[in-house]
Amino acid sequence: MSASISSSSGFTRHTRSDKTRAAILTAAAPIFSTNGLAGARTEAIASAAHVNKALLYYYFKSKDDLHRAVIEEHLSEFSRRADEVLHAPGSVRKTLLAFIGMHFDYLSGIPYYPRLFHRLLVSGGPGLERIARKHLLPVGRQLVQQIERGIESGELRRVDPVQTVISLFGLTVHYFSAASFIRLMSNADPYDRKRLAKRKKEILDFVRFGLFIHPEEPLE
Amino acid sequence: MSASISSSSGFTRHTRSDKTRAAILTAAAPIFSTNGLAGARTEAIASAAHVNKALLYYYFKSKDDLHRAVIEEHLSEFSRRADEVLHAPGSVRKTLLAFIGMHFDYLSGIPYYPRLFHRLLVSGGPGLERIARKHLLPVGRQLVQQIERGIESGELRRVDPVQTVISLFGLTVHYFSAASFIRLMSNADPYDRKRLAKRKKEILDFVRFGLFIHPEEPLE
DNA sequence: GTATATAAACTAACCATTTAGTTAATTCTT
DNA sequence: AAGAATTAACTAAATGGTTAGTTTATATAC
Repeated sequence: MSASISSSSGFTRHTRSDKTRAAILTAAAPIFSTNGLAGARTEAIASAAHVNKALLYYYFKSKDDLHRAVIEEHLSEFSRRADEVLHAPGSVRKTLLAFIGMHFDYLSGIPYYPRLFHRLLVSGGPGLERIARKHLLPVGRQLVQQIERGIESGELRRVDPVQTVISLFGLTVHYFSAASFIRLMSNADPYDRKRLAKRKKEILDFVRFGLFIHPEEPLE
Repeated sequence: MSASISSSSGFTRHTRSDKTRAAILTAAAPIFSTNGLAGARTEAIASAAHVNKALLYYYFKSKDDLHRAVIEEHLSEFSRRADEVLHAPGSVRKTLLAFIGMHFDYLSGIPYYPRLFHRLLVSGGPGLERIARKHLLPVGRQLVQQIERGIESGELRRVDPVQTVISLFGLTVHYFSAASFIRLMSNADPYDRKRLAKRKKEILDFVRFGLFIHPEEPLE
């Protein structure tokens, strides 16, 4: 097994191996997402990645391991972006709204992500719990801190911070989770540019009015 | 195959067949929910229902058909309850908050439901779409109407009604979808009585402040 | 005597995983 | 720099366990 070498001078050398591994992960994600762990066919993943089926086992211990890797891949990227937003300076208002915007945009770009994400939340298992603990928990804690800060400073209503984090996720994620139902209800593509913009605005408004003491104040 | 006879005089005669069928559906629900369609074992379902495996095929065409039936069972019950709430007289405020309360309580009672429900939203397929169209769409439309009514009467902010329906579902559903993560984050049972009550209150508050022009007004 | 059930053996297909080997790239030797 | 040695990347084809669905034979209830 090759080691993918990350030079310490700040850039990554992409070996052939890295590319193949990435190709497998990329191909596997939507397949796991639509079919579930048990429903996904290794053959289908291999052929989508244009590699031999056995290569999956060259790079990953098992189908299960590949599944975990796919989820972790996406979650760590999300957590990276979240950290960026949550550690930037600015008012609680600005930070929270920026986080929601980032989260929404991230999900907009990866239609299959909510299904994958949902499986993580729902199916549990020790491997997945480890991943959630590592990537999701810190983001949650950061958000709770921001909300606490906002309550102290009088920007926010006296909400329960943990509950509020759940609400923020719910508002953002559900649009994408329910995309197929939305298509049914509104007879239009939920991933259409304009609809996405509309939804994003609607979430931000809902949050402003739902959480902030002075909803109408401008940003900053 | 027997016909389960529902007398037209308003009550259902429970034949032995009905009971067995119901037992299978009840046993199958949590198994499909945890393992997915492909991951669920027919053998496991049969033994959980205390019936012979062959009996599954006596009552249902296939595993797929059973899966559909399980989802429809729950969805039609939800839609029945929703209709009750949404057609009762009262202000938009009262009706919307009652709907949310009903939805929340319904989900509280069936821990495995969100996973099942999520599969419906996510995996599509013509069979499932039919079910969504039949049971979910009317509820959605009713909610949209109520929200439109609320905007006209000045009770509600000028929100987009469809988006708002999505938000209401998101707020309610996500708590249960993310239950395992909530357990992680707060180190407590999300299905505990007190936590449920707290969450419900938090949702209702969020909605009151987020949607209503005069959040603080008493109910009715 | 028809609908509802059980038990248990069966099968046909499926599918994750392994094996045994090939090809491509890199390093080592002289 | 030629070629030998070594390792990494990859493949085609089998293996072997699993499992949805069937069948056959038998039993009991209504």
